Amino acid sequence: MTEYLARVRQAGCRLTKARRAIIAYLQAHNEPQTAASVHRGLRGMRTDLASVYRTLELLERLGVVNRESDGKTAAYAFADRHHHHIVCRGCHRKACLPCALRLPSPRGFSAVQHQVVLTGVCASCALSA
Amino acid sequence: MTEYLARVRQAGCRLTKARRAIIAYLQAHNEPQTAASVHRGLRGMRTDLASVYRTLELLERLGVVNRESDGKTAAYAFADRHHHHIVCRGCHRKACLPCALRLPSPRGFSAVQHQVVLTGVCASCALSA
DNA sequence: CGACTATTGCGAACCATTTGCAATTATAGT
DNA sequence: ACTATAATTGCAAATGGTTCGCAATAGTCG
Repeated sequence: MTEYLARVRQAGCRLTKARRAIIAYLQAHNEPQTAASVHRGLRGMRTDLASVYRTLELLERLGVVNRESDGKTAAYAFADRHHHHIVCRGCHRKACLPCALRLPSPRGFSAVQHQVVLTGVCASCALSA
Repeated sequence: MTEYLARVRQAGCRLTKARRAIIAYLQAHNEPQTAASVHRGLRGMRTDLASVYRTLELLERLGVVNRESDGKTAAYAFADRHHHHIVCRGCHRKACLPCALRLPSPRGFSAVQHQVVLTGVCASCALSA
């Protein structure tokens, strides 16, 4: 049982087939996945898209995954694979970046978590502009 | 004519009443505003919500405003008022933070813009936990 | 002022996400 | 193992933010 499944269990939630499959799917993919792509990846089982959403929301609540949103569609990835992405405003392709955030610890706040959304114009889009 | 209006003009776009009003509304409010709240703020005129969206999209394309999204609803604020927020996971109150992001310039990308979503636990929520 | 074209308002479409509910299934206790 | 019970699911329909097509309107330039 992976640590992720254990966290679900510790929260008093059940380890259903759908939850196992969704976690396994996320583990098998490095890039953040949308609910739709997770659902597509599980098309062998008859798992409803709504259940995918419910599971992802649960995992986010437990702090297992992070939800990243570009404003349209949300994408989810394991929190312990923490890094950032930059999205090209031209072609929408993504690149990964190590986390280089050095924030002065915000006064009075503890357990701070962050999410960074970067956009830019990639080299090939800059040329064709 | 404010600098913002000038930027619109320089881009070869017309200075319509709706655009003036939307820019004025954003200037009058420090916190990022949603399309819906801008629209509500303009209820004196008969400006359509779709036009609000179109204008905000234009301003974003021109780099005049930033679009910030918490995953559900997008909010817009002038790019030159750039700063960040931290939200308490307990009481959901917000605090403002200066921007202290110092990213190594991502290889090959230009015109990089960023958005940071921070959450934490504020002092009073930490006590009551 | 008049012509030309960008922009608007309106309505409807779109799409991601959420919700209500009856049927199913994981789990704890026996 | 078996059962009781409550959590979870699938389905279908609703929701809500955002976008689009198009005819009417209104900036802007000469």
